[in-house]
Amino acid sequence: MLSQLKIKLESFLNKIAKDSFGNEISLPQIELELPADFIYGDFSSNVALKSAKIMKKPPLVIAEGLASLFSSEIKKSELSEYIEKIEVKAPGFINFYLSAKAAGQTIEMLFQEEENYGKSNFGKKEKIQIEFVSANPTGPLSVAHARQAAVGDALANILKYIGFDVTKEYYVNDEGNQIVLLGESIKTRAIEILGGQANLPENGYQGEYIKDMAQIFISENKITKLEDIPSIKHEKWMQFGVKYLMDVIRKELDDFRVHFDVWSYQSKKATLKSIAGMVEGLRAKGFVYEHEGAVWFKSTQFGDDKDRVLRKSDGAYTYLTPDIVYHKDKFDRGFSRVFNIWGPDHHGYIPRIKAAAQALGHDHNSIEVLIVQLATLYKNGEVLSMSTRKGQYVSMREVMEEVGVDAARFFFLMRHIKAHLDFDLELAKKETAENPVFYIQYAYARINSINSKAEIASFKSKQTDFCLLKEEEELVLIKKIGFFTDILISCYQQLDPYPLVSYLLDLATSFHRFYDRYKVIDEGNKELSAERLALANATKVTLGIGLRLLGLSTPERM
RNA sequence: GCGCCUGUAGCUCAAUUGGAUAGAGCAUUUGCCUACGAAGCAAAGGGUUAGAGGUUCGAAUCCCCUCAGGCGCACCA
Repeated sequence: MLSQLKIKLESFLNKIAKDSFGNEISLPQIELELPADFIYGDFSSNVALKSAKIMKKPPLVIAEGLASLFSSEIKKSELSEYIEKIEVKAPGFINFYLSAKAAGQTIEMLFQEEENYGKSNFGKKEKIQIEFVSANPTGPLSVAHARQAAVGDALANILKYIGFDVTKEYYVNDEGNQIVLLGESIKTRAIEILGGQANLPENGYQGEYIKDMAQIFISENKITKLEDIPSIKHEKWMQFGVKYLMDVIRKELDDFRVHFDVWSYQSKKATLKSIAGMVEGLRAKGFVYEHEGAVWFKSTQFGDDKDRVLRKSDGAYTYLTPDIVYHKDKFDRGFSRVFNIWGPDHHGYIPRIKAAAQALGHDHNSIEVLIVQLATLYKNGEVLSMSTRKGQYVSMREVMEEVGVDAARFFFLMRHIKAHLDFDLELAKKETAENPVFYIQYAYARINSINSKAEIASFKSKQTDFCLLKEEEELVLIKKIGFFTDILISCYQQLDPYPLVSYLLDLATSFHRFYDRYKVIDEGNKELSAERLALANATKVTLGIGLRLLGLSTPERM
């Protein structure tokens, strides 16, 4: 409601400014912002400061002039009942103050929309894809994947909510050297189990899970002696490994409440035929050349540091080549933009994949790569090892089981994605105020508890007017609820769910403050109680929607 | 050596993308339960925004340099 009012007011002011000055001076576009403190009003414009130079007058003088112009025009318009007053403050801000009616209508609208509060068609059904996690099926998921999963899922939920047509996708690299190594690693362990001698290949997978897999392979295939091994084809080991580990990964993500719409397999997307087609397509456009027996992609033409090899001199394709085919496939499926969520170790790869998109005829911004920084796990003040060598990394499963899904997901979202994250396992497990996820859920549960009490005392919440809510804590709460839509849009603009996390913490704080200072259910004042009860429930609705968008539960009781 | 990211209170991080007195949590000190859930609230101290220069009405934010840390620089995936 307040978000819409802000947009309305902005265009109204711009029209007035244009009508009054349009021919003489081009004023900068008026954009309203939310002041840091409510003493500066509810909306604020810096247009006077910005235009001081063009108008050759001191900002305060301009601001006074504009303020009185705006004031008289607003009085004549339908906006008059929503704007209470306009003030000018040094060094030249024009501040707008909302009326009680604007606040009241905010809550009324929320109850009309209820569980759809804040939903919008901002995204205009634009078809976008978010590809995330996409870990190679060579082992269980790590903490790094867990953070990417939490981020990708939350972001997809938010974008969907504000009107984008979002597809969540996982790309399975089920071909290539790493899969060959996987197969050989399993085979090696199988030989050992059968009493034979074998060495893991260089860069083979050393984790304990490979031994478990070897054991399962042996019993599934009814292998009884060492002599059976040589007759088993390479492909069989590889296919078994991929299938087994994909089942593990799928289950882990499922338990983490992350569900993908589409699972794409490299082996299906990047066939020899589709690869040849893609390379020929680029060649026809002049982006491909031969050099020292290899086939190269002229990525420097699109800003990359150096050209990249598509096909090595030994005839094998590099990792990049099927990946280009996959991205071509994304665009062929009609996505106008694709978001890829990667770890920081892949950032060097961004220029070449963007170059590929451009070579394929798409815009530079058609691929957006979100780099999610790593999380360092702490336990009792000690850093847990993150080494991926020798399979000694902390797994997503361990974190999930140690602290629970809610706390894990919340902690992974608790910082901007570009910020390195310190994850304190002990803190995440605590069920106290220090733990921010409980702080938010506590506010939610508290409101529920008020509702039970209200029911017993047969208090009804009143969902119109709200003219009795005048205390600062009440108005602050109402206004924060009113700007929920704006927050979701900043998540889109920043491509980061973080603004919503920070908003929910803030909203919970405002509620606890309100709760602590005023009694919601007051026998002596039933009218006021009815409005406060409604305000509390408006908070509950907003908190609930926010928590669910982040993939967190909304406990009625704790 | 080159590129990307980061540097803000003792610690972990914010700061509406260039706005008003740089804010929270933890830790420290101190108040508030006969009370709708104290898993809560209120208050205090703590800052040359790594350092130097520049751009302008206005800089933590933009530009240049220096310093420190992380990551990446394959005919690997």
